[in-house]
Amino acid sequence: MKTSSSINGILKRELEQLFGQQDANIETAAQCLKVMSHPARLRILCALRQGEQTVQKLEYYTGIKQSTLSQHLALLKSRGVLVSRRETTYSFYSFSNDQITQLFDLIKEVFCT
Amino acid sequence: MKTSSSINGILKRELEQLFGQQDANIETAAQCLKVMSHPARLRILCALRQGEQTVQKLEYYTGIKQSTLSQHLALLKSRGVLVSRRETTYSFYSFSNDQITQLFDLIKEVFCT
DNA sequence: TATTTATATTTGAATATTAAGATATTTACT
DNA sequence: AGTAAATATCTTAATATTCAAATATAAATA
Repeated sequence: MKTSSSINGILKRELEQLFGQQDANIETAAQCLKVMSHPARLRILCALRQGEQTVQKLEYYTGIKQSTLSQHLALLKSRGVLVSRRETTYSFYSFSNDQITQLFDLIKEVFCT
Repeated sequence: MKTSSSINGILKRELEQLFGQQDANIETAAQCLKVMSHPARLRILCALRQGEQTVQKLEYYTGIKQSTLSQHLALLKSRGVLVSRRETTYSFYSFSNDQITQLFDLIKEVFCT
């Protein structure tokens, strides 16, 4: 194999620059995607697509047990996928921003059509 | 909590239909996303975005050790993200289809801009 | 045929993720 | 104050994932 400084006209320096700058992005993307790539959590996202929901309604919609659901929600929140607000005893969860929503929509488009 | 047959105007029957029909899709999506959501594999996809590459070039681009790389590639292939073709001793890997490419592009757009 | 090159597979130890029961917290209500 | 409802956290056992060394395979070439 060619071990010199250029492959396909791409210099090692350029590669390092390319990946060096994107390392953080790649880590972030991997973390965020990983948290979305679980059947239970995709279900949760499906249920939240129309708007914010309380935990109990998510429990009903998804059929996931309360403690498990709560853990999944905490994970999605900690990775920036969801946000939540408290209103008395209820927690309302929803998508955190438009980009995540857009990403979810494309996922749905790719896998559900 | 309300335990009757309707929440927010959505009947349990409708929910079952909704999720029942999408169960397979959700599983598929989760599997596919999961395999993409790993830093090493995202790097591989970055490197393959411009077109097919041999394993040795991917090794060079990504800095991942050969055996590890080969395992990641096998995984991506088994989940339908990549395809490969053999030419004498070389294996060329590439994206399997346009939808996956489109999904990858959006991921990049969301996390790298 | 022997050797080298490119890639794939096997194996094992370290680590991470998962689900669910038990328990804790927080607020509402009587 | 005492109880109930909604949600969160802790714990643990089962399972899955990860990396890399070692080994295997397959084709090219000396």
